[in-house]
Amino acid sequence: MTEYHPQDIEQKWQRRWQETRAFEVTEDPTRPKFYCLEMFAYPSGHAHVGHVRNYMIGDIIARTRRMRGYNVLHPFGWDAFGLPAENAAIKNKVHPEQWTLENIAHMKGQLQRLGISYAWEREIATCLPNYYRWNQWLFTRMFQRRLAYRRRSNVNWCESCQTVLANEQVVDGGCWRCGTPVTIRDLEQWFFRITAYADELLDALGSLTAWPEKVVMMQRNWIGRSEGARVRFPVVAAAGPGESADTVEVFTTRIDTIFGASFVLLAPEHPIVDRFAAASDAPDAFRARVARFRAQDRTARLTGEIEKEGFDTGRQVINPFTGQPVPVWVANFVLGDYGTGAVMAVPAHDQRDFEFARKYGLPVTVVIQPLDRMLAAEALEVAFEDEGVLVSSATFSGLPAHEARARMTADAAARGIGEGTVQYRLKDWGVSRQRYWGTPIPIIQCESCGLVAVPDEDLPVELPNITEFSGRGDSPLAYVPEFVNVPCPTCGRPARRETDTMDTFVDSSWYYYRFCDPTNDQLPFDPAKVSYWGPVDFYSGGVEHAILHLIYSRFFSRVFRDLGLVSIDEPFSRLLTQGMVLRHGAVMSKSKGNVVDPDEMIAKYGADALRLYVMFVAPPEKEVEWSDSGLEGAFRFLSRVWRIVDHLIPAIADAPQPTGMTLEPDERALRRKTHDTIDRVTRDIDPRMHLNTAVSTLMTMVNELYAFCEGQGLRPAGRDDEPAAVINRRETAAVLREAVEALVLLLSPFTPHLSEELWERLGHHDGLSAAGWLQADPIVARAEEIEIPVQVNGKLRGRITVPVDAAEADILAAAQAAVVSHVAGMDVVKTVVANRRLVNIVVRPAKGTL
RNA sequence: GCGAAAGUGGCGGAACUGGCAGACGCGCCGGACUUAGGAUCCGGUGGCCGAAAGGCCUUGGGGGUUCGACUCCCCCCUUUCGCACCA
Repeated sequence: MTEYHPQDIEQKWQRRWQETRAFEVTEDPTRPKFYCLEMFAYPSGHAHVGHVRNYMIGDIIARTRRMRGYNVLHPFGWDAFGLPAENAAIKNKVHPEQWTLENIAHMKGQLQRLGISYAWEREIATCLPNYYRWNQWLFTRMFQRRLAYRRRSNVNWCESCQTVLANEQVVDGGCWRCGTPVTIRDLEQWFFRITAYADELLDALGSLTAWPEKVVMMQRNWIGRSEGARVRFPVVAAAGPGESADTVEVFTTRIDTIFGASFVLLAPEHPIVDRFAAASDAPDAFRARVARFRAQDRTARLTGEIEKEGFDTGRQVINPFTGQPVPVWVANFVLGDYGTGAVMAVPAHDQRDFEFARKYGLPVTVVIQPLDRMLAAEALEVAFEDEGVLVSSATFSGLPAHEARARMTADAAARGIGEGTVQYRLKDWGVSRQRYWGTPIPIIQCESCGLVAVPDEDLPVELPNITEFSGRGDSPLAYVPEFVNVPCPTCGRPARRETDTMDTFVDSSWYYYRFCDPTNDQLPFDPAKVSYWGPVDFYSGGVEHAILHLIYSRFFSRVFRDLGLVSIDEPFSRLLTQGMVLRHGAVMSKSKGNVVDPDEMIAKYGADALRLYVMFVAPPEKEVEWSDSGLEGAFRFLSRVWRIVDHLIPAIADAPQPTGMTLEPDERALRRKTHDTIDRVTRDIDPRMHLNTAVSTLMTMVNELYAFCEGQGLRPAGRDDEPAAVINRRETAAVLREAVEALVLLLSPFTPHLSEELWERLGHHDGLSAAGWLQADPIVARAEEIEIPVQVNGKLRGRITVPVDAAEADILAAAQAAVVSHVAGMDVVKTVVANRRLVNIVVRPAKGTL
């Protein structure tokens, strides 16, 4: 017998897959397609097992679908632009491109050594001009449609990364990448108008039934739709001329409480604040207070508790519903970039307003009464924020709050003082980055023509090769005169190129379509190809992308749709967010020194054992703790498979199919196990994706196979000089061959190298891909007898074995006989035969025995 | 604070539609084979009582629905994650 040496067979099969381009695909309308995708990788250097778990999961799904006859697209690529490359360049004097390409080469080798079945001929890297030129192409289209626009604005700034961050990239007030507290800068920036799709992105979440609810919820919260009204409060004129036309517009979701609006609060950033300051008695003091609040903004506000503060502007506005003047204050907790930057304060019905009013002695008016008690403003301890009935609200008094909202909104509109509106938390996506290693923004600024898109024939705008990466916070490209100074494409006069580069999330927002047609040099992709492959049927990656990448991708897929290149809305049909791999209780990271290098494990146990272990240890969505002994267990299992298959092969390789043979009971039992295993493993892998139980089912089958062989005197002893098994009975050989072949095929998505090798040794020379998946025969899988537990008063008291088609009455009779001692002297109150799976006899003490 | 998910042996986990709790693996214990075993094969392994047969308890805690609850409902505890002044 031969021993299991994974390293030899793994290299053999990896070479063969490469030589035969085993996973290459083309469009084939005669077969059902399946697009299986794992989030592509940032080429950081070395992949650890936490990274590769995701690729293993996708590979199980891809390989299974392939064997089931689907035309499977399973590509991989590199999210290759980004800051780490540039930082490494500054630190180590290596060009970002060199650093990136070297990392890609290493990581590609790691994935190939794991036997992931990628269509490598479709590999893409976003840092190459043949990819990023299509970012630029799309940018110019978005520019023409005003979906890309430039404006000066307060943006999030990371001091450490020296660049702008999108709102989605600010986590707990810090940079998503390095955690440095975010500061605010006022810069000219490019934005993508994702808000134009806010409603659609929100509504379509309902169609994502195969996404984790958690991700859907996070996106819903992120988009943050709220329905309400804008209402204009006219400013009571001060001495200054021309001011009488001013109004303060507020956004409220509770217009029904407007009769209780006893003051108005402005964000420190609100434009009218400067005018109020200028017109005030002490403009400098006024401005100083505003400046203090603005400085608190974000960092202080987002990271910790900040005291609610405000000051009186000394000005008043008219509440357009009461007609009464109310004071205007500036408050540090009112956000300048949400709604209108101004709110009407209703202290009786909003807790923040209530606290503010108490702190500064501002009036509180109750205008909503609950149904079960009577509120008095003086006795109020907390704001009443629930629904109720309006009081002290002129003609609206007596209306339920929800009805009042509709009527009062209509009233405001009729009077021209406001209107119903929808407000989103989602903001436009800021994409300008003041760094080198990204896609140049294809815009030229001309003094006479303004902002001009680079024409298609001049694309790509290639990133110039530079050697100085300032890291100072201005764009390195601005120091390259031959890049900056160009003629205007429209008028030909000297003009300046935009020197910012695009957020790398642009790259990853549409790569899944590029895989469908990765070398197209006329378009980002051929619409016909995307129409064949799209949408992605199975997409997996980390939950950390729940709002960043996944919301941007949903946005971009709609932009492509509206450009007429794609006909579907949603790019990803089914989403799986895989759990992380921990070691010593922490996420693996180089800095913590707790990474597990897949190559080390492959050298010791083989890629198949590593794959099997990672899939077996827990369901894909769950976090797992790395365990060396678990991996050893997987290796032991594969050795066990190898040993018995290797032992049996000479005796079964030529055996016929067992169909139609007259079998002994133990042979029938083995066939039953085989077909039951086929059925369960198939369902567990797809659709259930309980990959861990698929493995455990295969383990029980191997145990059964050993037990069967033990009974037949066929068990391998595990000695080197052991002769192969000899089987005289044709039926035994037949059922064993069927069992062994099923085992090898069912294991193959998990352990492709071992399976290919054993499959070949079983006499098949055209590879697993030609083998196809298995179909369980339900008649064979059906048990002849079933064991039924018998309960008395819900407690297990015995078991009976009956023919599988026994009548219910016979089951009951047998059950009663089996538990006679527990039922003696009792009255049977009720009997339940549950779906032929369990019997419960309900008894109570017989009358007269007490 | 708001929202969501989860809580099962020493450990990872299983239990599909309310029907035998603890599959499978790790670890541990024992046996066989062996000069030897950290290889291999076989067996045991939730807790308590018992020599055994068997009995009792057991899915975070408490209540409820049901013939029957890990599963459904209510309350509480814990953990993890998300949101966190969004008017």
